Amino acid sequence: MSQTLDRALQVLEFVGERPRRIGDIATRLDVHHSTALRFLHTLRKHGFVQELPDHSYRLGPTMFRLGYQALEGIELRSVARPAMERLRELTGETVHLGSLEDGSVLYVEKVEANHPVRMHSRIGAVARLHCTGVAKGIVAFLPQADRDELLDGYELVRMTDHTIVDRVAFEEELALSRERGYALDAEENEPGIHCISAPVFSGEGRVVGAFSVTAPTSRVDRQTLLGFAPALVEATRDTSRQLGWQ
Amino acid sequence: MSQTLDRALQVLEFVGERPRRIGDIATRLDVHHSTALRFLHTLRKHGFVQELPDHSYRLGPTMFRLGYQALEGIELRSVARPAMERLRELTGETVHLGSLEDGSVLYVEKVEANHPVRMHSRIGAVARLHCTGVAKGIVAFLPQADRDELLDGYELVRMTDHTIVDRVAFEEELALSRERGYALDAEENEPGIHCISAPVFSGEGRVVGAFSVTAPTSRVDRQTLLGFAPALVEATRDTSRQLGWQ
DNA sequence: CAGGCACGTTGCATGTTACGCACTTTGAGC
DNA sequence: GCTCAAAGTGCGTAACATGCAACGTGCCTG
Repeated sequence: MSQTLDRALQVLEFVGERPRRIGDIATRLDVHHSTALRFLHTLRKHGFVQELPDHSYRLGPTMFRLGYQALEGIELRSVARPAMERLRELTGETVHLGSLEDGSVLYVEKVEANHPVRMHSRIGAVARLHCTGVAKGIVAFLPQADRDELLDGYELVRMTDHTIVDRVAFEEELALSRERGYALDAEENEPGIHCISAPVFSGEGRVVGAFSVTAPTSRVDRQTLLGFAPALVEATRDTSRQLGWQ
Repeated sequence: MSQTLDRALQVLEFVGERPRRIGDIATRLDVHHSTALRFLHTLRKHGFVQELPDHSYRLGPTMFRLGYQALEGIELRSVARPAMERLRELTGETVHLGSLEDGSVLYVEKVEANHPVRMHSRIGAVARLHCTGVAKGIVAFLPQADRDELLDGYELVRMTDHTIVDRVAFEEELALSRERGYALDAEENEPGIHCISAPVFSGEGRVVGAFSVTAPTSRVDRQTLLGFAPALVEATRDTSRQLGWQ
């Protein structure tokens, strides 16, 4: 392991939260300010950070580019897109694709609803494992050992009045999801937004992603949302088969 | 400057192109494989890379998250969104927002057309300075010195039969854009796709971004596209005024 | 306007740690 | 089972990352 690199990566994460001054970074790393400066200068040379007029630093163009390249490297996106578009046409609602990426679930693709009120783009964002549709649609279908490892030390944080924060209740919810073949986010992550989601499997039979159909409760009641389940499950199966699943 | 960090950042860029093996990375950096291994292990510990089953490495969840955070840190996106949506309603076509980020122009927001044939998502991507609407809409309105610096050593690469690759002709095109108040990408970046774009100015009178209206030539002819210019210019002015421009 | 202060920047000496080497382990293919 | 390529480990040393001291810059206040 490399101590210097360890420190530099901490700088990137710290600067990613909001713009930071050299002194803030030196304090955070517990190093001399000239050391912090050298990190920032090297990071800036490669475009990982950029300096603002007030001498604070925020993430720079290389971070954008690599974030984009990271997404472009996910083949599941292009494989899934046709089925996602068909699902959007059938439901009229926004369809998200979540992908399991080394211990995180990420939103990696979105096909938007044709309605004036749309979902804010969140491609690239991490999905909370316990209260978002796509994450539950993946976690529920992982092998027990993988699920235990993923949830080890994971804290179930209350996001709304409906969030499931009890570990036992959460495990029961996941078991129910497996029985049904799809998962439900019943306003657990965001008030007024609910969704259902189903897993996508690879040729080796491992869950690698999930589709969700997301809508505001003001427009789509729960019964209608649940009525989308057969189309959702069919779309994910189509995609799974394209990945070699059977 | 830090040599260790310099090398590690080269690893991230190299791995961002496509998955890489330890030996490939060692060769690329001209270091011993055990050195490359140590870099990868430190990067993996922080989630900047992830290891695939075949022992190659690609970018990991932290890169996604930081890419997302980088985008979320751009305030222009939220300021611009209402005007972009109005412009989309007026034109019926996809509206992109480009932002000038430390020597690069990036696509940072998109409001999609209501048509079955849509543009593939490219938020986070770098826009080519010489042949994309949003980039031309920014470059044309930079002060001369800034423009010269941005274009210093920049190579005008032919993307289509229409791409302007002659520096003198390109400068004339930019001058024409300034006269008109908007720029045009006439199938210069991608065959069958054209767009117009106009700049957004900050309170200090500096160009900080641009809106573009993008459409396939099969659906929107050039005359119709140019007919969108007044609405486009009005939308960018609205946004500029919100940023304090006058 | 001048002085003080906070912060950014530069150059140097040193000791910490990054590095290459030699060796071992692992996994895939035959 | 054997072979080979690649990943992984531990060690000694010198290269380079680090903190320090000093300097430069810009802003604020009296």
